[in-house]
Amino acid sequence: MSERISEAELAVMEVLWEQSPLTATDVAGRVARERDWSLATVKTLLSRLVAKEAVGHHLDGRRFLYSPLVEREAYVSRESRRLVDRFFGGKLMPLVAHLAEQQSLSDDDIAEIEKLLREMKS
Amino acid sequence: MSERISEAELAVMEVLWEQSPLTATDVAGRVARERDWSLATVKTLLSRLVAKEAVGHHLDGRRFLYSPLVEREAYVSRESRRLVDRFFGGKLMPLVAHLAEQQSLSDDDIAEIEKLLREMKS
DNA sequence: AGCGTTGGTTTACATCCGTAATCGATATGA
DNA sequence: TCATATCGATTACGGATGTAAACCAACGCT
Repeated sequence: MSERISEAELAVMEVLWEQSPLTATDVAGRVARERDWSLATVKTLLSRLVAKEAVGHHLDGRRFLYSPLVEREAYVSRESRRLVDRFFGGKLMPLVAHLAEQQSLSDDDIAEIEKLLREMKS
Repeated sequence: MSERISEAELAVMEVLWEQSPLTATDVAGRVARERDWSLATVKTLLSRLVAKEAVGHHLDGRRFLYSPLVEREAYVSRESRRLVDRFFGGKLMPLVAHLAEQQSLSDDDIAEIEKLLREMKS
């Protein structure tokens, strides 16, 4: 899998990341809480994801059970890195600085990040 | 400006963020160091950016001088927030944790982030 | 005055994306 | 057995995107 996952496709991935394997109908049912899509639309998205090899399927009787082939963790990493590369010269620091400035962090947030960093140092 | 700026358009924006105003030819010349685009392509991208009101232009003799209407800072903020919202429930902490795990941060990096956080607390 | 150059505008065209409808095969209930 | 519901596959179609070529008006040079 190397192609990117589109916005709509991502909603489907999120469902499968939360639980899998699922049938197309199940996916449609779950995704419906977020988006108002017809079953047909979800089927299309699933096919495209299978074509992109982001999702795998195997026959169960006469229908497919779909499961993610890409871990959420891995995908999130790729997208995060993409952002950091595109806008922050690949450096994490400026991103953190930037975000920290934008969203005023609570003291608790800051404390938590500090704790994390301390753990990393060891 | 509310529409998104596409990947290709972004390369043009970066040129204008670095220096502006510039003519289309200037932009093409500068962007050429990154991408192998014809002048026509750059002209198209500039028009689309003007349509999106991400770039403004004013007449200078018989050609246009183009300048960004969107600050890089603001755009980067929007995209960063988008990522954080999509993948980390809008919380900065998990992003930092995630990135920190992925790219092994040097002790210097960590120190720098800690310094930043200390400053924010006051 | 004529022509090549330069600049913006219009048109082009393949691919991707969002959002389905339709089709054809199979399973199922009456 | 026959209609119907269910599935995946195929087709559709408008808008965005990447990447240009063609077109037309104005400028400058010869």
